[in-house]
Amino acid sequence: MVAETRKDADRSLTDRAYVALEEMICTLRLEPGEVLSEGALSETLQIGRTPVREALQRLAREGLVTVLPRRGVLVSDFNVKKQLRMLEVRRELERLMARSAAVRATTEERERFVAIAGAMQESAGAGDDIRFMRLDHEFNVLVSQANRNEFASEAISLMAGLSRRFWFMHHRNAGDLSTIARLHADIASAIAAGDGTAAVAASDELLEYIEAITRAAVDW
Amino acid sequence: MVAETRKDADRSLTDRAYVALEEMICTLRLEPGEVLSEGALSETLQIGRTPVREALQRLAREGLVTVLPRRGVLVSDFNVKKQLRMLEVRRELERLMARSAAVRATTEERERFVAIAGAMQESAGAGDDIRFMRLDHEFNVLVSQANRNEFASEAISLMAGLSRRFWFMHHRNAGDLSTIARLHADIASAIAAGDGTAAVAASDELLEYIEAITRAAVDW
DNA sequence: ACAGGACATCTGGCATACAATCCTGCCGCA
DNA sequence: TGCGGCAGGATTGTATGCCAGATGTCCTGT
Repeated sequence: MVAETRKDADRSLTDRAYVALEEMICTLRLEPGEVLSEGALSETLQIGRTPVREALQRLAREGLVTVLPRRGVLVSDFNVKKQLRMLEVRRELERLMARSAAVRATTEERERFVAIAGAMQESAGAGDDIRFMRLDHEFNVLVSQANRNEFASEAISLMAGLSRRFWFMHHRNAGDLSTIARLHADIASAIAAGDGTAAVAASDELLEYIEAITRAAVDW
Repeated sequence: MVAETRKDADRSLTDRAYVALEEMICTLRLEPGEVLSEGALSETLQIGRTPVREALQRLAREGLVTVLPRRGVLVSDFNVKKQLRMLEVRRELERLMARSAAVRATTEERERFVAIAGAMQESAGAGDDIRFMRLDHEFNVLVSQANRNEFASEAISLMAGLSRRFWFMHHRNAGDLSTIARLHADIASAIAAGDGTAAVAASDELLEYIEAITRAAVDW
């Protein structure tokens, strides 16, 4: 794969630090409640403090960390109520994006939606949650692109990190993969077919389900 | 006014640089298309490059500037289509916030909504657009607070800058102040009354009007 | 006259040094 | 023994220096 040199040369150190830290936080290698310092992270990542600091500011804006002035940076704790507030907003944005994508997607994008819908069902049937997570990511990127509205994409990217972390924590105990895969596939199919109304309905269904899972997470 | 020492001591230099630059861009003292440099701005503002740089990154995320690596920072150009895409998203978020605020506002907040509604009608009657702009700002802050959803507030703050600049450019030629004031007052009143349905309807009306103004701006 | 390239210059990316502030723990005193 | 204050360390906030990359210009060769 030629494009795989991205990790080395492509982006700025700030971007690399951001990606690395987001990964560490969303996969819980940095635990919620943990207090970090710019200096320590700089040494860990072998990147200067400036890029690390800039990455942390991005993460702070996404709610993954909180900077305590002169004290350190705190990895944000979990908070189901907060997750629910986030889903309130995500619901509206996802609905908008689904509707727009159904109308505005190119032929190529629609083909990819079809492919993703099929692959998701497959991966769910096989219980392959790793593959599903990759497809989910591809799906999100595709929707962000096909809805042709950078503001919607940007707004939802603010919430992507918290969503990812929640999913990582709970996807093993939470609702079954086949249901989630079907709900995603429904959206993809509706978008591919250009049926905005159906896409909106499917999007609402998915968020309803995610909300139910989130509410259930209170008990764990 | 005691709280007016904020300008001096309150916030970090990064915040001050951000506020100053946002002001300069939204009031067109920095013209769209202009290319700046961190160094020059640093000298102008009498603030080091680091805070200026961090402020510019925030502005970049809000779409007010674009950083051209190794070339400078470009003050974003105007673009009606882009504004319309932004309004697509704002419409959904404002609607959500209006509904939530109608349900969740405290008694004190509702009183302030009533006061703002009255003051807006007054200022429109007197043709006092400066006062109206202040009230509009207070209104937005109040909605952001009363809707009790930091994600919605944050998402919409991404679009505040572009909206402000557009309004600054066109408010003299665009739709009359009394209509805009009435539409705002309708939202405020509905929220104060706790009528979510009416608040949503009023919010939609306002955004419809703003969209019409924006479309009309094509011709200028 | 024009094309092409070398170079001077300006820019942001990044590292690093310094300053201000906050916590912690110790020591002295009542 | 308890409390208050002070000192030291740790952390972010801010300034600045260095470097690589991009751009425009001017000189040279044809």
